[in-house]
Amino acid sequence: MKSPDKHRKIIRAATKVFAKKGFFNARISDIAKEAKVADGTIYLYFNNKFDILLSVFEEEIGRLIEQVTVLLAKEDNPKRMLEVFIANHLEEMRKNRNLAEVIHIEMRQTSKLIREYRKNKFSEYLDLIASIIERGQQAGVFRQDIHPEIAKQIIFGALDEVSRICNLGKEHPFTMEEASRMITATYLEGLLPQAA
Amino acid sequence: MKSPDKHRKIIRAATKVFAKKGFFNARISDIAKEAKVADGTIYLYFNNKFDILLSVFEEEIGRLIEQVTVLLAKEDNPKRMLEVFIANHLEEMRKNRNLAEVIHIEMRQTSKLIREYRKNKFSEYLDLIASIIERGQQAGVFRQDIHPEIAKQIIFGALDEVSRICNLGKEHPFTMEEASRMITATYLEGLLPQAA
DNA sequence: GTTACAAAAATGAGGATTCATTCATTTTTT
DNA sequence: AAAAAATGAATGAATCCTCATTTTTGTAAC
Repeated sequence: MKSPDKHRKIIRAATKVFAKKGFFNARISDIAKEAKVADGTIYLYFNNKFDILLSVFEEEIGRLIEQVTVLLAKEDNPKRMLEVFIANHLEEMRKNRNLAEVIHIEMRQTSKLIREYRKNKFSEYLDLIASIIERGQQAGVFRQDIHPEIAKQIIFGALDEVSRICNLGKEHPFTMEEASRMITATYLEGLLPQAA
Repeated sequence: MKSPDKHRKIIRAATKVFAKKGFFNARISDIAKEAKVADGTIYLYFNNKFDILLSVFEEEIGRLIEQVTVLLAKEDNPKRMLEVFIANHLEEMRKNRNLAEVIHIEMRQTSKLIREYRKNKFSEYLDLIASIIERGQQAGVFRQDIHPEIAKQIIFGALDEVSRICNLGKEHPFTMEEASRMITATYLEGLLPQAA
């Protein structure tokens, strides 16, 4: 029986290598070496290089969804839920830089296949944001004139860019916590002073 | 004299091809064909494939900076300036899908070289956002507790994601104008109802 | 415990292909 | 007619993936 262990080992290795070199610059032999298996072994577990990339999403992002879903279930104040989502996302990206890199870089590849895929799997994650917004609007605690679909895009876009910069280098002047607070504040209360 | 005409023609073609296929899937022969020159001709104007990509930024983003700088110079209300920046960015991305694609996709490549480059050239564009925020804070019309550096990231992140989705397909339910309004509103006034 | 052996899993060298780049030649310009 | 520009076929490096072979695992008999 092909061990599920090895499957995971290869995914882990691939995540690391893709993060470091990007999908196209990553060689199968790099992944094989990182996973400590032979090049050919990889093809016992995956159809091709692209299939490895898809599996990285399947596995890693799936986990992300499960985790934040559990956290969100504990809250019922939409404001608070948004805070939780933002904080959790940034914290996870901080803890798992490799995954963060893979999301940043590889999600943008033009490949039709990834786009298809993204519609299915990654959207699920983004839709969590939209449903928080919707809920907040229904409860009357969020303004009605911002469409949840746009809100989900601008919030994810912001999170993605911030975590990209934070993971990029040392010279970033903020911790994820500070960033998290400022993003939440900006979205909830805006840039204008509350006095106004 | 090597004509600057041809230089531009190749850049245009490269922008188109990179947008369609992504940097790594784009073949030099694709660019050559699109530009209607021979493969070898490209190497009279550029050192290598990567150099073409850099030149695309240099040229296209440089133009973007110039343009929005002119627009911003006409305003002196920071709120209004932010509106102008947001609207202009989305409008330009709508008008020039190819450039938009190249920004989305290629700016994220892991390549050290692009990262270096981005620090220099693209940052200039983003810094425009930071300086608007700063100015607003000095004038007391923006709240003080959001750092301009974070603000520039979350605003650009949002713009980038929204234009990415808008350019992706037909099924997007918003025009750039609507998106522009909602983004501006969200950033300025936040998600909470003004009554609160 | 140990031997036998078949099936499963793993190996990694190399075949085949794909392009980026070069350069000898041709075409255009001055 | 010399110089500059352009050409595109040929080169060669890179690497995905295959597959013939080796190693490991599982099991059954003794």
